[in-house]
Amino acid sequence: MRQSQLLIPTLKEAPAGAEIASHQLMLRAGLIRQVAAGLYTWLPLGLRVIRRIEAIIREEMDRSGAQEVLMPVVQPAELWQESGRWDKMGPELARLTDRHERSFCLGPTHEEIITDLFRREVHSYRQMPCNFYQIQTKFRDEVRPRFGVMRAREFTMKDAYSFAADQASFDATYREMHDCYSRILHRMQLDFRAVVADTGNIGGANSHEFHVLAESGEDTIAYASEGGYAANLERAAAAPPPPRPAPGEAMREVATPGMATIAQVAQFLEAPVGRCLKALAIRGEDGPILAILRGDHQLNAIKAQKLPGVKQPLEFASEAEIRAATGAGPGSIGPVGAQVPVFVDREAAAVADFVCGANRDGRHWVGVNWGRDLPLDETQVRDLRNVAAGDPAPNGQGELKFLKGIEVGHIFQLGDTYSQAMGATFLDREGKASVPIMGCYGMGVTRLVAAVIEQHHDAAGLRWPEALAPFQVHLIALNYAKSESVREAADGLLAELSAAGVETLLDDRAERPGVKFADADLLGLPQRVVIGERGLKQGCVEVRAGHGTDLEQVAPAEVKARFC
RNA sequence: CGGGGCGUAGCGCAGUCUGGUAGCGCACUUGACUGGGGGUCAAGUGGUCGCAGGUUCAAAUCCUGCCGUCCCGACCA
Repeated sequence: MRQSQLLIPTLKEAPAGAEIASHQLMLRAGLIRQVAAGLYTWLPLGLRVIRRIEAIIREEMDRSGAQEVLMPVVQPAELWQESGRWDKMGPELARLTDRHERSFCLGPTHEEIITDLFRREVHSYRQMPCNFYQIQTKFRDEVRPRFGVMRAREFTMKDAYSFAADQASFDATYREMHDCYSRILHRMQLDFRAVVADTGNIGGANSHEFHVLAESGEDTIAYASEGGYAANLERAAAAPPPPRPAPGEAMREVATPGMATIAQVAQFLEAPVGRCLKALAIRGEDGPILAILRGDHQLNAIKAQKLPGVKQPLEFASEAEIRAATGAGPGSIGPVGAQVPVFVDREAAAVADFVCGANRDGRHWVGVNWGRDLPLDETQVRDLRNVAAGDPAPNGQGELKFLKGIEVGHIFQLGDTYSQAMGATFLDREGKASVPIMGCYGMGVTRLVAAVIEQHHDAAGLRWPEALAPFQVHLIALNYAKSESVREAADGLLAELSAAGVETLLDDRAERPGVKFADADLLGLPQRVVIGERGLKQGCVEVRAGHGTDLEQVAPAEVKARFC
């Protein structure tokens, strides 16, 4: 194609408000333009990249045995009421009413629609396992869209839903999708990790996220320095602590006037922070719930949210609520004699001779021991904390380290959550009605564009992997407007390469060479041919076979062979 | 939703504190020169200063309200 006839509005400067590299470069290279917060128009170059990604995803999904369908963006409320999510979902579910006053939503995901399809159309174990996928527009009214298409409100997602007759069959599909995702990301030349993850409001038992590694990533991944363990920080666990030492001190109450924070208390009492236990008051269905952690540990909100009786979403109790329930302020509360439910992080449960608030302002206990001084039931002990870098890995191999990642895929083991709620059944081998085991598998297509750029750019601009580049070859015709020999050679190469199926972009604009080179570096096509009068006089053009390779002098007639 | 920043030409910004005819660079149009890394000269186009109301002889500038957008915390492909 001719660059003079494509809308590729490049920018010299990054627009204000674009923070991360991919967002800046997508704007500068003319891939996208913003319409409103979290809403984007994809320009010709950007759309071509989307199409490439979709093609790879389709190939690999088809290879894995999934079948492509296309479901509607607008979905009737009734189906969401059946699954229970009409009420469960907050304002991120965009709702609308039609002219007949019927309620609908813009689909943020399609479990309800696909489960409805299954219960209507699939009746026998003989039709299973089956796996349906689509590549389609999703809308989620995100609280905070950000980083361009990285977290947009409207975006393109590949989502797949599998139905299995038994657990073994489901497991096979889940493994296949895990492999399929790995193949897709490998083909895009992405450095990624598959990690154990939390299931969020999709529900189900287990899930794995696929993260593209990038400093700009919004998620933290904890991984074992040896062996294969990797998990989202939300879900990551360290190896269990060693058994609790025997008590060595007597319990006594001490005055800690004005000491509100763990750091202050530890310093005042000259006790290690790790031996001071902090009590966090979480809002529960019937008043505050105490979460006890070591002073040097951080509460994990996802884990805490799963404690019985915790009000959703997780919030901390106010000072007034804490005072009403314990008689003390937030800085002086503790598990000894607490009149509210208490849950103890397993690391905190393994500390002996600890310090904790005395439920009286300005007073703490020291030398406290579980069992001896206060009861500790095993059911109270949970993993409640964020792991820290350097913690022993749960697989017993090395220590935990952290990486930043962009979540581009998430696969879920749904179990029968949706099939049960929506009454989807099939007849099994014995002719009995049975509930299918479901999985769902999401991959963010438009987010992948940004993720690829985060890993594939340099100071000058984009550096597309060959599999994703909007065009394979960039013909840069210097002085195209005036030089007849350049024009002839350039037009000839464009025709020849295009006829051979090589997707080629010819810069035929009446721009000076500097502008063309700068734009070419910004667009970042992997292969480049520079056509200028100087070279043509020697009977050659300059070919760059890929990013970072040297220029070679090649006769125009030989160029095609280099790219086919 | 809480906290903070920003809204002036297509893009990047100055001007706002201290009210007095709206500016700079780039881009765009026309012409000339130039022609292998964002070139030079000349002449131009383009703005209800986010919106509404108020104060004032006079508002981009001061006041009030609203909207948009970006960033930081609770959600997710």
